Amino acid sequence: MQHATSSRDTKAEIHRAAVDLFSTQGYDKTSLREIAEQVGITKASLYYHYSSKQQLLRAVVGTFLDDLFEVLRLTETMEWSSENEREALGAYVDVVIAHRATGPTLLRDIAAVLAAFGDDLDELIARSRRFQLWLAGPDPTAADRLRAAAAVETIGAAMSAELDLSVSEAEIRAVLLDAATAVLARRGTPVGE
Amino acid sequence: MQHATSSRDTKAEIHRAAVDLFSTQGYDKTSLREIAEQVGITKASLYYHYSSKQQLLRAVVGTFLDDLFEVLRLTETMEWSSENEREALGAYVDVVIAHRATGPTLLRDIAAVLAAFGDDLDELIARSRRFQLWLAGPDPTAADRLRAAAAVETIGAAMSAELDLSVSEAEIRAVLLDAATAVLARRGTPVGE
DNA sequence: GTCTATACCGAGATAGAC
DNA sequence: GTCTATCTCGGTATAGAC
Repeated sequence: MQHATSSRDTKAEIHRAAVDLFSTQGYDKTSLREIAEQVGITKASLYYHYSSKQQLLRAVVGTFLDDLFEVLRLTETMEWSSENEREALGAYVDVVIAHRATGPTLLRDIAAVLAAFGDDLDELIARSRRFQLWLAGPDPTAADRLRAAAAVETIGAAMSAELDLSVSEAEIRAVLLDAATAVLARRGTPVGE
Repeated sequence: MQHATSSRDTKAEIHRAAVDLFSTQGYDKTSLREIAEQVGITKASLYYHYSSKQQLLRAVVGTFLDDLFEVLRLTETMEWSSENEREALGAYVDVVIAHRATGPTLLRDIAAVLAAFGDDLDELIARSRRFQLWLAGPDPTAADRLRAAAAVETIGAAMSAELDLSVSEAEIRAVLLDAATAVLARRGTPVGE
């Protein structure tokens, strides 16, 4: 049964090599020849396992987007309330923290990810928008919606920040949740000075 | 004097076409042939005006980065104080708002921008880091630094948000400044739950 | 000083032999 | 499953027309 095992291994090895090279060099700068070389096969052989370079990218960042999708879907069944808001934000932070290793790749190569997922991403984007609107609270002003957007951005700091510091995941979670809440607390405040 | 004027026009037209196509399609998916076509010249003719596709990208997002650089440089001469902090944040928001049209291109094609600016960007990144550290305030904890990162992210909402709404630039400025300040106000707070 | 014709190389992708 | 050979298209480079 060399064939079956070897096949599974090869596909897994390609995946590993892709995760590795994409995260260090970026998507564009990584060629299929390079990946094939690292695995020890030919460029053309890759195509037996993955039908395109984009499919390979999908395999790499797919789980992240799936989890994100799940969280956003969850909030759509919730009425807005401050407790639910806290729960939703918490779930969101959890996903971002859990995947923050693949995060940089995702952030740096958004263009490629957008291209790779195409229309599949439209629904995720739509849900993100609805999530932001939900976060803006009942009867939001334009300023409130901007605040909601800012609150979400806040959470993204988990990826971009240098997290080599001595901060536990629990601490990151607490700090960012607190930050997002602080921004949202400004809702309803009159704009101006 | 057709030559001189035609030359300047051509270069400007290439620039315009690039801004246009990059922002709608993204950097990678826009080919030089496509740009040349839109201008009405040959692919090779582009080469006379811009020595590479990367140089064209530099021309497009360059002023944004220059302005950002200038703001970050400015803050380095300042002692930290809450008034100075407010001023620095204000200047930062102003730059982001002023360039928010080219912002999406910058955000989506970071990978390409990083490649195009290469080492030139290292200093900007270093300054950004110092800015964040400065924002964290005197004797910051790790949590405070995370808060500073989150505050900066907040301001980025000016780009990613759908700004077709009826929000004036002054309003955006006020809201985001307020949001960033709210996040920073949590500095020193013990991390709990 | 401005542009075209043309060639080059490396990329992703496909067809078909083994 | 994996290979070789081949195709197309992208960015790049140069020689030379006007």
